[in-house]
Amino acid sequence: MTILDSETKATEHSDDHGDELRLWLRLLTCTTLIEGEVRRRLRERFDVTLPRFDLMAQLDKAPDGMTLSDVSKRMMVSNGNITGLVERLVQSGHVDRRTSDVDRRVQVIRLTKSGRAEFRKMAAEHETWIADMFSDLGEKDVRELMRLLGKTKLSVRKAADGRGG
Amino acid sequence: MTILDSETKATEHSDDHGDELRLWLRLLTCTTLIEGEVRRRLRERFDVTLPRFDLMAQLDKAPDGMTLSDVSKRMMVSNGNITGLVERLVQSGHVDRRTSDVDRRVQVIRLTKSGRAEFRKMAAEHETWIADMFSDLGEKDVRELMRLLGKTKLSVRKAADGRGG
DNA sequence: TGGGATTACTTTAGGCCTAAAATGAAATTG
DNA sequence: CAATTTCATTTTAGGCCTAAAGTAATCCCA
Repeated sequence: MTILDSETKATEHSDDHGDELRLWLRLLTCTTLIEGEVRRRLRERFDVTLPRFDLMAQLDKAPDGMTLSDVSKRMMVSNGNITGLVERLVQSGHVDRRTSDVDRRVQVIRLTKSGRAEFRKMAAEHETWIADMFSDLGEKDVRELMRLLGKTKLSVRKAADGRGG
Repeated sequence: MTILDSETKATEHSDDHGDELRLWLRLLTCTTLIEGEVRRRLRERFDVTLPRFDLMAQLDKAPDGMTLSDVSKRMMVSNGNITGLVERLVQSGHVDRRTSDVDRRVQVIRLTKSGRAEFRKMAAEHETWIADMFSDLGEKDVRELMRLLGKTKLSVRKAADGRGG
């Protein structure tokens, strides 16, 4: 707790957190911009929403299927949310859902053949969109951002776990 | 377009965008973590949601009030969304709403006295939460992140405006 | 001045999301 | 084995969000 600091105004007693707040707002702005653009393009090009794309991405990595609980944990969203999301993807023919033979509580979901093909197309374009949006950053910038965001992630987790995690 | 590159696998023909994709996922993770923690704490400490907090933050900066359209533009959300958000804040007594004298289409909203007092308390704590979450980053890290995210913001805007803005 | 734009806001239909309660199946335990 | 507990999922109530259509007030201009 610095009481006097010739470099700052006398009224600031060193618990000035303005820089961190501005950093947070800038981080949020970047994420919001990119996410909004991704949503817009997914809708425009493939008539699909981001949550559905994300769910299909999980299923694409699991050829043998996943249970709803698995999906819920991986996507870090509530169980009830997954129920509705899956229902809509089943309706649109992207996802196949069946009750497990060994445990009738469990629903196993998979991409359908056409769902997988559709997802692969979307994922390939999606990757170019992201690269395009970051294209003004050099390799060094990308590395440095990765490093600093990695550090940020650890810092946030520590703070979040400390209080009532 | 590099066709052969001794440093990478022969199957990668130099349009490998994996680094950018990983960067985007890390950026998203950081934002999601921080935002989730902020939501959790706002709810726990003040029984308020993040959208309501954000709206009150806009109103706190405008002592003479704002129209719904102003708020909508500043928060970058749809008009219809603001209607409902404001309605709930009026119900809870945080916000005062009245029809403009000069233009009966316009609704002018302001923080109530108690709404402002409540917001100031929330904002002060909020700022310490953010500082806490970034506390493992040094001053230099914060500056560098600000710089790189600034560059990112410009890059994204350029890419987004290019296609169909 | 009267009629067609424009503007400000609200409503509607529908998707996404959560916490908490409810349902039904499986596991455990006395 | 029956009662209890645990587990996976669904349902419910309610908030947030959008695009598009609807309502009213104001503006503009012939």
